[in-house]
Amino acid sequence: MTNARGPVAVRADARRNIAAILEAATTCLARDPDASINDIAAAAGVGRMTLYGHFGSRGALVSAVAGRAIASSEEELASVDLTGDPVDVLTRLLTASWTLTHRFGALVVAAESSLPPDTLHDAHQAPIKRVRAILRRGRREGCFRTDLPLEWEVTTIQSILHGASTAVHRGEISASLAPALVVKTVLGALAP
Amino acid sequence: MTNARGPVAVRADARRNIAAILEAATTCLARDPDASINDIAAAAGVGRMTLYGHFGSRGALVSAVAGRAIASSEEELASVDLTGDPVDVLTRLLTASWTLTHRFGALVVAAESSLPPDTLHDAHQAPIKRVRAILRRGRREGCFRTDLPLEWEVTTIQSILHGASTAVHRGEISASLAPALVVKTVLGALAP
DNA sequence: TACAACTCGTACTATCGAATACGAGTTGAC
DNA sequence: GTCAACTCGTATTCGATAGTACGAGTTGTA
Repeated sequence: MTNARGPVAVRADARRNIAAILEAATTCLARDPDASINDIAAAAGVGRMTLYGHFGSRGALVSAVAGRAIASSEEELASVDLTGDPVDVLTRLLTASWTLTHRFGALVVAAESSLPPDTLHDAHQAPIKRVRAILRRGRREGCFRTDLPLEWEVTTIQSILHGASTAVHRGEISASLAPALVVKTVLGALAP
Repeated sequence: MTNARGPVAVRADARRNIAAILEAATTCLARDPDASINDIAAAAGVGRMTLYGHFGSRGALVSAVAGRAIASSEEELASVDLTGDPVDVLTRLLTASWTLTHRFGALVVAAESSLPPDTLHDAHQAPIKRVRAILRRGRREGCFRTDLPLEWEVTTIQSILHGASTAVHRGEISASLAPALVVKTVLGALAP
């Protein structure tokens, strides 16, 4: 990307294609972690060779997509207000998590075989830490039940989020209704 | 399988191998719906060609395994007492469902591409019908909340069962503890 | 307008898993 | 003990997908 006059800017159409590829790869991989390069290129509206021009391999593409997802998740979750009534905090956290779960879905699975395990593990634990923390505080303040292992409760929350996402994909419930259902259900399951 | 003297019995070693293959295929496919014929044959302790000798194709094997699973599930669930306090009934139903979910896990996914959609759909709806029925009765009798769509509650139950199964597979919780956790969590989520 | 950056089709290699063909060796049942 | 039933290795075909090579055509940008 350099010539005699110095570094050359990335052409606008290339930038557009890269964005389209990342976007298409995100939705394709979130739906099916085994989606083929062919499918992704087609979904992005570019030729397969164009995709390979920007991402040398499947792994490179998956890493890029996962990196974006991780960054965007972190940003989203960092903006959640963690102070105040634990029930309200958990509600906010669940609503934000719902969006992320539904948007990125099975992407984690795709990333498992392309990203360094540590990176992925850390990225996956970061949002969970917040949930764990508010659960603990809520228990201390008497808002949540204490007769179940905390780790199990975290697993349950993830299961419900994931179930809601696939239910929406199957058209069983509307995407706009989902977050409220998740919140009501989880709060019911955690009530003392 | 016939000769001049009439039908010939299946040889004992063949019967043993068929049983081993079905068993191995069940556990392999429940863990990974994309398990290869090679893996399954190895897990069964037979050569790949022996497997093909008994099951003409991957589809035939998956169908056989799924058929067994469906029959065994039906039998198990049919033995559940559906009378009495809805909370007790749901507890029994969840305990039985847990066993099945954990044993057959991702088998449904493997069957999706091999079994006629109708068969699979019916087999999957049969256990759900029982849950739906007891949820409805429990609502009428005031045991369960009524502010969530019934279909969503069914989805939630499936999600929790599935989540518990994978958690056990990952070693996060013990298999003996799981059913109690599932029951407590689901009852909490459905409480009025 | 000139040129590098970019697009993208075609064709090729490599790998993997399913499935078939062949055939030699083993073994259970009568 | 005989023989069909059965086991199972090797080789091969087939289809899907990742990735490479080449090159002709297009287009953004200076």
